[in-house]
Amino acid sequence: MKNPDEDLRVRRTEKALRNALISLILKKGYDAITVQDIVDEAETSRVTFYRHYKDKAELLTTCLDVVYQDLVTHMAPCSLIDFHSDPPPVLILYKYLEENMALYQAILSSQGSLMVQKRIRDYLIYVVQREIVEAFPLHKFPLPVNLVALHIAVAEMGMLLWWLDNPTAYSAEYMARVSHTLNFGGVLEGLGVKLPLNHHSEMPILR
Amino acid sequence: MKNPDEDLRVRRTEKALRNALISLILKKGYDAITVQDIVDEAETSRVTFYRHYKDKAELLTTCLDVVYQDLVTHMAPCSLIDFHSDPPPVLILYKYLEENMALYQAILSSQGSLMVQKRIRDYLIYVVQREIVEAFPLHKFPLPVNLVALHIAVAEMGMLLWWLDNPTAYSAEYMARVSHTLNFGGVLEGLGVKLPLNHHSEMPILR
DNA sequence: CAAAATATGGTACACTATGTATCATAAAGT
DNA sequence: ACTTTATGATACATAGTGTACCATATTTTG
Repeated sequence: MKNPDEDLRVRRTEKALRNALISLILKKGYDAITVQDIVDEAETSRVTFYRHYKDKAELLTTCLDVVYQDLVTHMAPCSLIDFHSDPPPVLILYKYLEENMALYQAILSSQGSLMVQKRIRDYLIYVVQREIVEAFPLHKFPLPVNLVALHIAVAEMGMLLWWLDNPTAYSAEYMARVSHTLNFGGVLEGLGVKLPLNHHSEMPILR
Repeated sequence: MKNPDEDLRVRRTEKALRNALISLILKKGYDAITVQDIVDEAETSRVTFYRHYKDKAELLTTCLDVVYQDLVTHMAPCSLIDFHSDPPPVLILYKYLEENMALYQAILSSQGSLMVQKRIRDYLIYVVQREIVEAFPLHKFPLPVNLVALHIAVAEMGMLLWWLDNPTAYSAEYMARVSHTLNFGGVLEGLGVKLPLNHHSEMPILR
């Protein structure tokens, strides 16, 4: 046999272990889980576990890969910077998270949350930046595009994460709309104040 | 003796334990640290450790309290929504983080990072919201003020956190200025595009 | 289908770290 | 000076980790 990953048994046990970890995270939180718990849930043995993963953290990493891929798949079709579309494109993300609320609340509170957060953030930055340069070809930007993309990404994401902590505060639709409005209209629009913003005209800026 | 916290010995050992944990986090990261490591560094005994803290996590919590308080103290004098001031008020935060780069990089990558992040986020939301309503008394806002404050807070914070990961990309001054510009001018200003944004006039929105 | 290859499960073991109990001593507080 | 109490040393029970070995079951391959 060339590749051991092709073995039915391997795929089966690894999948069982991943599923076991996820459901245990939902049940009792990552920290409280032992390898014994995982293999009990997966109906396999501790020895087998260690044949596949160095430790609990390594299994978590692969789980997060799977979840991350799922998330990326679901957000692929939505153009985040299409600021004319109604409903706002980010609504797709809110809806997807709403459907998998428990999972993402658990994942984003787990050990590996930082890693996932950064991966999602960096993916968002990448996507947004690509969309911007595609939408404005040949345009000369006054600010570095990656920083603008960063700003959009972290703002959208920050509001999403806050919403996961406070899911009953507002509906997904409302959150998406407000998020979109503030990003593209700016805070002052959101506050409904019109000022003589002459400092904006001589804005940016060298470093 | 009324309060055991007043005992010199108690204050001394607790401080030594906190300092030990912090320097160990900087040296080898939170996860790899054992209680034995901590008491070795603090030059005390394991038994003493357990008389003060339930476990490593509890000590971390108190450390984070201290760090958090320090951070709050340093950002207290800066009004985040003063959008005319130059340099932008958030520069104070960037400067403070720059001085304590190693510490905050370590802290915000540690176990308790999520907790700290949320506390900082919520504190920022609180501060920004208070500033907004003070700056615009009697004003009728088209969007919920707490969401506007949330947006500002997570955007500023997201850019700060990204900068901690990429400290050499831009200077503190530049980051602060861009962050400020995008928040208050909005992304479209940052991109230097003027559109017939008529959809903004009929913007918000009921839920 | 048979044979070779290999993943699994059971048991046992060494090791590390945790958390607690006890008691003599040192260092605070009064 | 006297009392209170925090500390440190030792010892111990417990839990969890990671590995070794071997018989068995299952899958792949020819």
